[in-house]
Amino acid sequence: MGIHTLAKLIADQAPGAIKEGEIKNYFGRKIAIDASMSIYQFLIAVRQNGENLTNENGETTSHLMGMFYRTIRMVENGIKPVYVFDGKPPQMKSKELEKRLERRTEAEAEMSKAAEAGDEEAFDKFARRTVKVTREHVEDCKRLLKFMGIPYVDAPTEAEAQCAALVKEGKVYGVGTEDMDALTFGSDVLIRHLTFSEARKMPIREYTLAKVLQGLGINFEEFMDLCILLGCDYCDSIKGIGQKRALDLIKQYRNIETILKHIDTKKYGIPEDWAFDQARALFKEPDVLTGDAVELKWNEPDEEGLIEYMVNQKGFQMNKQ
DNA sequence: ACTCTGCTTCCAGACGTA
DNA sequence: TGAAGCAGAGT
DNA sequence: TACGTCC
Repeated sequence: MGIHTLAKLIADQAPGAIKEGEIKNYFGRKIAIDASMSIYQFLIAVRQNGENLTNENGETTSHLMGMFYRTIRMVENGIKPVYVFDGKPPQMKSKELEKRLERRTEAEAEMSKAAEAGDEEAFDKFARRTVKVTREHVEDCKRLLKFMGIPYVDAPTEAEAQCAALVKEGKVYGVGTEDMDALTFGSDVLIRHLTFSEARKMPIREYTLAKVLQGLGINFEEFMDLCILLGCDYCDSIKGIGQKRALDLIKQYRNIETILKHIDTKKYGIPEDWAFDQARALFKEPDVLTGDAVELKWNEPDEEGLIEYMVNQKGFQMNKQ
């Protein structure tokens, strides 16, 4: 997921690209957020006795709980969020997705084993690893957002790519995410720890792409190749090449083709049928919606609809305004 | 000495109350 | 799943 | 800040 150790590389090699701040700095700002990633995190985190929260019909409500409160929190701070939902994953990602499916299947077996053994702790641990965002979770959240007056976008493929596209077009200020590949997709601004900065003692960190490039001493094309060398979701990387050597090689040879011409292939095994160029194309020109295809409008919440949905249908208590 | 790998461990939300 | 810290092996 | 609860 994301780009392996990119956050650390930037912190070490281009610290000037990171600005720490507080949520007040984002008053009035439009921020794009990866909705599918958020839902996934809520399903993992919002649990009681090893199970997701559910209403009396047995429907999961963890994702609604998380998204509702997080969105309220942002709006209270003057932030205008726009949620972006994942579309079909690109072909290039299928290997990565297979791996994830395998891990989930494994976790399911471990979970049943733990259940039989009555090992609550192990059950809890493995249950989290079986989490998968379903069509229903997504539809629930879209309904909630409609009632809250918060816009969302259905990305053709990767949500992070669509988020970056919104930034590039000036439709939003930045991407609020933990996933560093928003930078690789060309987002000028990436904001980490946007929502949970006060609860934990994590400061909000804003990464500026221009300053990342300046600090590393490379251009954007070179940066994309650097990210591929570090390790991305779309293809393998070269064993034995980590942060330091990757940056050195890019600075010396400027692109992967030239690196491959000069590198000692006895020392460093190049992956078979290495499709780094296709990964690069994906970062450079991802399938995204642009222009009039995206309309972002923040509306007043439909309070009646919200209450009908959250309280009457989903069984929430009537606490919040 | 430096750099990468692989292993381990801790952790994943947001709220209100005490 | 990642991120951080550590031991160990390769360059 | 730690802890229990939300559904």
